[in-house]
Amino acid sequence: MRVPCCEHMGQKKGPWTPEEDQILISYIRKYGHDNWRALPKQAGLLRCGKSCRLRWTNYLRPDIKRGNFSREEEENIIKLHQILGNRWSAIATRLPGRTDNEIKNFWHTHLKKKLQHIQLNNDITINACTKSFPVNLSRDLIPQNSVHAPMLPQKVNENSYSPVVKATRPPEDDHMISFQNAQGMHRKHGASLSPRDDDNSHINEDMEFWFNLFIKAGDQSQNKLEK
DNA sequence: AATGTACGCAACCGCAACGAC
DNA sequence: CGTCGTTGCGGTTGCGTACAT
Repeated sequence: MRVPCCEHMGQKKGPWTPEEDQILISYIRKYGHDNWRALPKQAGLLRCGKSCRLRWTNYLRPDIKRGNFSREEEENIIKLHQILGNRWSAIATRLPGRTDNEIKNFWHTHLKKKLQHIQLNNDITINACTKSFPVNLSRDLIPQNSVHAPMLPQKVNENSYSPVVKATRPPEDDHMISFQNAQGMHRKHGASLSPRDDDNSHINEDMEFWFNLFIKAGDQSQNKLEK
């Protein structure tokens, strides 16, 4: 039976003090954070590793953008949520400077209500996928056959992927969208969905939008992780 | 001014995934 | 292949503050 990390005697819980923050920041600057479990002890903090990791990733990390969400960010969250569902960390990788926790909170406190309100007036259609995937909120935003992924219109010929594909959550990679063709084969991002592919002259602005939003952003975050 | 209520956000909890052994 | 330790994720909680009465 494993003991939950915060149940160790003498470990502090609750809000972090500025002093604790400072200790954590300076320790990570010096030594990094290879081992969260060992970190608090080495840094001289009376916290569990989990708490330190959370504090760092959600609050102290230098690349965090604080303050209100812009309209663009808001729209992106809505769009991403349609595709990814409650996968906040996946959404966060596509919103530079925002944390999963922040997005999750923002969703629950602002956007959820907003969408519910819109759903009440179910004749309202928005350009959810911004430009050309008009989505009726009351109908299309409700997840269908997967946990959270709404079906998008499909049109597939066997040699090419439709720009309109079904986003699924492939078991092999939690952080990347994979696209499924009519045969149900998964392809990881970048395959023939790239607007630069020879056979993809049909890919319109929308695909470029999605490409930018998911694939490029995804690659950036992936590169970041690999560094 | 005092009290009650609603809201927003930081932090916690439990679980699953993953890697090492 | 199973076990254990660690990390990351999503759901939930609870505190502080703003607002209403």
